Amino acid sequence: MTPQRHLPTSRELAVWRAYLESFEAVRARVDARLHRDSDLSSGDYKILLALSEAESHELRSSELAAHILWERSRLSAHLGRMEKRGLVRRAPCPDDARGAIAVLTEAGRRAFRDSTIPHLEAIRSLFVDALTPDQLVVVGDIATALHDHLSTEHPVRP
Amino acid sequence: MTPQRHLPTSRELAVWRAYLESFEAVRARVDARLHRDSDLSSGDYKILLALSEAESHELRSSELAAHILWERSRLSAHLGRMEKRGLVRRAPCPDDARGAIAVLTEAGRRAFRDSTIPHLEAIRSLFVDALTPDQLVVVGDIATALHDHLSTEHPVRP
DNA sequence: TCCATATGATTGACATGTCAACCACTAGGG
DNA sequence: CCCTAGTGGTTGACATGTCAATCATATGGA
Repeated sequence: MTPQRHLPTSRELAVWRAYLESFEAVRARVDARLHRDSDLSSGDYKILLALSEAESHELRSSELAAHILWERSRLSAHLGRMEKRGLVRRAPCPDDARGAIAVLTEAGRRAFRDSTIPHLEAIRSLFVDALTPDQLVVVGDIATALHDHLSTEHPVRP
Repeated sequence: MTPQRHLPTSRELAVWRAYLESFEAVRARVDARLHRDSDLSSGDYKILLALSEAESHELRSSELAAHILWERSRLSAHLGRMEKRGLVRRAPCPDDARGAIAVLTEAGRRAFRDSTIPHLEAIRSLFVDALTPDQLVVVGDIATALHDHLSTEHPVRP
């Protein structure tokens, strides 16, 4: 709470850099496997997952964006690309003429279904298998601590 | 070592997702502050840091790429943008007529110098302060474990 | 009803990332 | 010396990300 500002020690900085690098590396490897095995990006997968879990395999654009924590413009562009590839289609929203509904196509359902097992195996083999069960629990705690810290502290100043 | 394949449990998967999300959130926040405070992206910072630490504030392109673990094409494009903004300039390499040397300009030195303290403060306030000292040590261990696992296991198959 | 304002979604301009193709030059064997 | 293979770097095509502006519609008072 003191306004006294101090800088991270070189030890703390080294941890930050190791954290950055290891995370980037793991994520890149998981994404590369998903792309190679299923020709899907992590964004594609995230959207297919959300739609697959949704009622009737469809979601209002803004709800989908909120669910996966994406900006609407980002989602709009991504849905455009996925629509071109036949994974989703967009339908007008009956309740609200402004709205759009993203609907999973049959090809989208199939792509998601076929990608799931290899993707989960990649997560296990590249992430879960790298850590002891204890470490895995701690990672969960740390993720929670980081998340809570961001939520309660240090908002982005306008 | 058994070829028996299994999928992550829902607990393990939840840790993976929490890890992904918290990491993305912290990184986005740190990057946003760097951009707001110093008008630099994390890529700009990485390059400025590497050049600042180098002999004569300059590096052969390929050495720079190797140092920061970037593909050459990625570095080439990024240097092009930074050159346009006056942060670096490119000089021909005397030893090897194919080569290019990236040199920090005076503006680049100044931009890096002015950005460092606020950036380190952001890392402290958004990352270091979120964790207990014990947790910070564990993050380091986990980063090491992930890195080693990737290096020794599961190469990307061709 | 009518209008001011808010909301849902798309678009455009640009930064950033990957990948493959390309070009210029180097290097090493004949 | 010459030719071929490799290396260093750039480029082009495209996917992905941010942000601000725009457009149509909705909504809640005057």
